[in-house]
Amino acid sequence: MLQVAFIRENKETVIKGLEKRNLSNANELVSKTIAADEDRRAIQTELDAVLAESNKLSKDIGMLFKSGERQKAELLKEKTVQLKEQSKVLTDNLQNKANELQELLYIIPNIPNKIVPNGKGEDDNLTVFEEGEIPTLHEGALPHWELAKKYDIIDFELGNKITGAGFPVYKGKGARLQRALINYFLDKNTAAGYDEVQVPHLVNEASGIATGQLPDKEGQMYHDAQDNLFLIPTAEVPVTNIFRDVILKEDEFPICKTAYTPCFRREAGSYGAHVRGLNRLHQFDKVEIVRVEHPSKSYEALDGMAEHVKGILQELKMPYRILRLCGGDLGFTASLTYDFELFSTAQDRWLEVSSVSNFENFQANRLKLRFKNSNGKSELAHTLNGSSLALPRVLAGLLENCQTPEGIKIPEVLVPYCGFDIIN
RNA sequence: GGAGAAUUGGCAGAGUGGUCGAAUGCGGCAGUCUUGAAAACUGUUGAGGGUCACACCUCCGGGGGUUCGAAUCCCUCAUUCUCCGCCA
Repeated sequence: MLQVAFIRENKETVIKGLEKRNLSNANELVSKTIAADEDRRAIQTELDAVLAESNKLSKDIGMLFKSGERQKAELLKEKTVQLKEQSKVLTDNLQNKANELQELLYIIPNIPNKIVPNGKGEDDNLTVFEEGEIPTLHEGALPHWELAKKYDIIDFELGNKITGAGFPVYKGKGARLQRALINYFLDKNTAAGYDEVQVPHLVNEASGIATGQLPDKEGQMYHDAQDNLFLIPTAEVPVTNIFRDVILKEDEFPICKTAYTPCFRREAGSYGAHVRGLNRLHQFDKVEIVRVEHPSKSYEALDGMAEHVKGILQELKMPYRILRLCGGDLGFTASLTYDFELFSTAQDRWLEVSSVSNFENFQANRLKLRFKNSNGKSELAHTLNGSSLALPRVLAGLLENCQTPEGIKIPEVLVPYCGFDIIN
């Protein structure tokens, strides 16, 4: 959520930013917001004056009662009736206006960074880096879902029976490989200074609002209506919410957290051939990194996170590329995002395995995550997060890229974690 | 799941209807003293809105109510603790 004061003072910048996201009604949206804010403040001022008057009268009444001047007190009491009426009306107006403003603020996405390329969708993303050799597969190489079946390491049908589509069962070496990847990622992250946390997999409404999943994207989350809790779509939600309503000291920066969690996504409306196998699931594992930074350091931190993810993909010896997302493809809360895509050779396509973003103070504003700056004033912090990494697609790429006629050769760094070097 | 108690500023803890945004202690910050530090002393020290700055307004777990007036009374929800039940 953008700060109202920021919108008020940077109207043109905000409109331009929203237009970069191809919002057709940017001007209207911003103008409405500024108008609502003005109205809200006008009503607030009016209400404050009435309340001040009413507070003063109440104090006087108290004094009169104390000094035994009942009659005078009763007279004053009558005067308060009218003020009460007024304040009630004004409070209602204020509430309505505040709600109207809040709703507008909720639907305004973050302003893209200057270097975000223009564009409508994924075709307009900018490839900023590419590395790794695409392996030449042997005759009869298979896509990962066939390999999963061949070696009996992932059972999609069994998942269908137990739960439904998109909930695979990992078996034997498949399960072990998955666990190895999780441990490997966590170890890499902690070695880089990220503090490991284990967090709840269900979150309340306030948490969902603070990180921006609610109120508008609730259809993407599984919801337990009985307790009004949501299954997390990413560890970003519980981990970032550690810092909700927190005021940090400046010397606490940088804050670096990592967490492994399963992620649950309804993925409503995305079915078809491209979601086959592990490409898109309702439940998947992910290791996440989250940072809270001083505003002046957040882009440096973003680069650091990207370098870190790069390091992992290099060690796995996977062919990958890094994209800078264009305005049209940028997530609601992000100012700048780098997507990491791993090449899945047997499918001949790129798979997104990580997304690293700087949210600047957009999330912090909803979180009320602040720090005391050098002037002793409260200022919003910057939040960032990234995947390091999303498991299923790494697994998919690994199975496909590392397949040989003898079996699937486990990348060297993973062997100590797996306890085997080939799946056959 | 049942019964009872509690929830106050960074922490501890007073405050049961009127001048309480809230005593006191600790902690933090600044100053005096000191070569420096400690101790002692003095001052200061919550958040948000609003204003050029003041004034002023809101917030004592969340929400609602009673009252001219609520941290204080009532309702409700959440959380914590104790006892009982159940349980990995």
